[in-house]
Amino acid sequence: MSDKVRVRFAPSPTGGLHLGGVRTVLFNYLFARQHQGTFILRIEDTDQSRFVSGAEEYISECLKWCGLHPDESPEKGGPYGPYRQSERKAIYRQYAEQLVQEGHAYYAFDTPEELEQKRRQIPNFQYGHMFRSEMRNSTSLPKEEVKQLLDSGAPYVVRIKMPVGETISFTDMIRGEVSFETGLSDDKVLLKADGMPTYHLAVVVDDHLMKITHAFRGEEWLPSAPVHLLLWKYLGWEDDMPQWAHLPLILKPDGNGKLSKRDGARLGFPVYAMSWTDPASGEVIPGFRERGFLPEAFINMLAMLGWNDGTEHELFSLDELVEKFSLGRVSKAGAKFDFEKAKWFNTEWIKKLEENKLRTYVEEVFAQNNISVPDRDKLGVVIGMVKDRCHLLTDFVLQGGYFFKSPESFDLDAVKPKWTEQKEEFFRSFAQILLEHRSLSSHELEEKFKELATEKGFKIGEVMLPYRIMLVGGKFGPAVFDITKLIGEEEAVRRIDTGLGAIGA
RNA sequence: GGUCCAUUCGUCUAGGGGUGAGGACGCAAGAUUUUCAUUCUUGAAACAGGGGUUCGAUUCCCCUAUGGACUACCA
Repeated sequence: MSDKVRVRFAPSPTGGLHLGGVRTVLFNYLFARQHQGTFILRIEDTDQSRFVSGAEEYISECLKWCGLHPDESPEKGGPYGPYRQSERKAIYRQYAEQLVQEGHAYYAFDTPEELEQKRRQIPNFQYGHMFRSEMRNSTSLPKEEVKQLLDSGAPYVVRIKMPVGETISFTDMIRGEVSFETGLSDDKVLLKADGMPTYHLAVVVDDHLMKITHAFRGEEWLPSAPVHLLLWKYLGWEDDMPQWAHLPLILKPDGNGKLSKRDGARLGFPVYAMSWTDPASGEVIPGFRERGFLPEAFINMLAMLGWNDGTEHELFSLDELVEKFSLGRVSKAGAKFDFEKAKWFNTEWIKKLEENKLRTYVEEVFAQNNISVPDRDKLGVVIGMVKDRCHLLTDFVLQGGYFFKSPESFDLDAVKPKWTEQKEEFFRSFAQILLEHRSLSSHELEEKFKELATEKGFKIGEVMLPYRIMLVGGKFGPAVFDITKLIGEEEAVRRIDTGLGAIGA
């Protein structure tokens, strides 16, 4: 085995990219970068019946958004390609045959119908040493019959022959020593009737051929680990086997079980990294990106779901994570996903992110909401003024949009009942002041406003709130006179006019 | 059912034979802010249960309970 660390993320392109998947990518990435290793994206598309068009491109796009760029991938190529298992189809059969020749695997001719029937007949049916001899395969059938079946082109699969009574154990980088009794697992299919390998064969062969040194995957794979271990051994590659790390699962916030996209829909939060449109149904499943998350925050949040650096720090950039990450500090138990905490990470990152980057993100969101920004500098000022009240990028539309676009509606509930002719007069006078004193600072303007209010016999609050609502549309936002200066006196007067109209109506 | 894995505040977690069991999110109260947020202060809130080992266990061991994953010609 070469010393150089090589890791891979190996998703199946069947739909949206789940949060847990992104975390697996992240841990792969962190580990690779930390060891100056190579991070590979390999597409596991061996199930042709589950092929979904666009899913692979979508996955690449997600990785790009997260800033987790692979060194080798279908898109980018590399010395160990192809990186799409469907394009490697021809490679797998020889290994399956080798296994059969050496007695570690066998041909099985049972049809799906026969298997289904067997499962109905026998409650806990497993295609393994218990029932192997009752089935139609090359261990139970006479040699001639097997030959004849093979020659006649009868469909068959290759199954691994799981031994009985062997204890197989390995050291998982996260959970330590794990052991299994081999006879308990069934004889997994290695090569399907269509000639494609199953996951079990494909991971082992490809991990070997691609010289993978460390294999990260979800905990759901733990039960099939003995099959993979055996395959490494039978294929004669035991010495090159990667070190395994089975990551804890991300669980539903309520109840129990793995987090699924259905939970997101039910509880009102995204589960996928980016929104995914099902090409068949047209259904759109929302993503963190579209919900207004910064990739920096998304990544940070994911890293902290099951890992910590042992201090009380929670905010880490990707570079800091690369530096601090260690598998030994990954927890063993699954973690329930908490959307409130996820939002908190985003809030913190909005405050923390470098001004220019944040501005670029906000510009995108504005563009999507038809808010045009002629002046980038002004946007910078606006962001500085409002970012403390934004938790998601999309909040900037409401919190900052009115600097570039007059409010479309007014929240008048608190104003209308107490409205008087005198107040209208007050605002007419104030509008005059605005037009006549354009050089006043925000502070001086405030003084003028207060003077006028006192003169007309109002308490400041009585006219301040209506003014705010005329400017921004609602009861929110930074200091009103700062807003006035930024949008300009003329625009402020226009808003007073329309505001007065709306109140009078 | 079987196998494997796990178990500290509601949630994410730190800790580790003697601690006031720490932090964060969320929640509650208060202060600041003539709006809304931000910020600050304070508070409530946890070692699943039972046996050992030990002078002493939340910590080490065993059992139980609970939860989860897996049990496809899907990954």
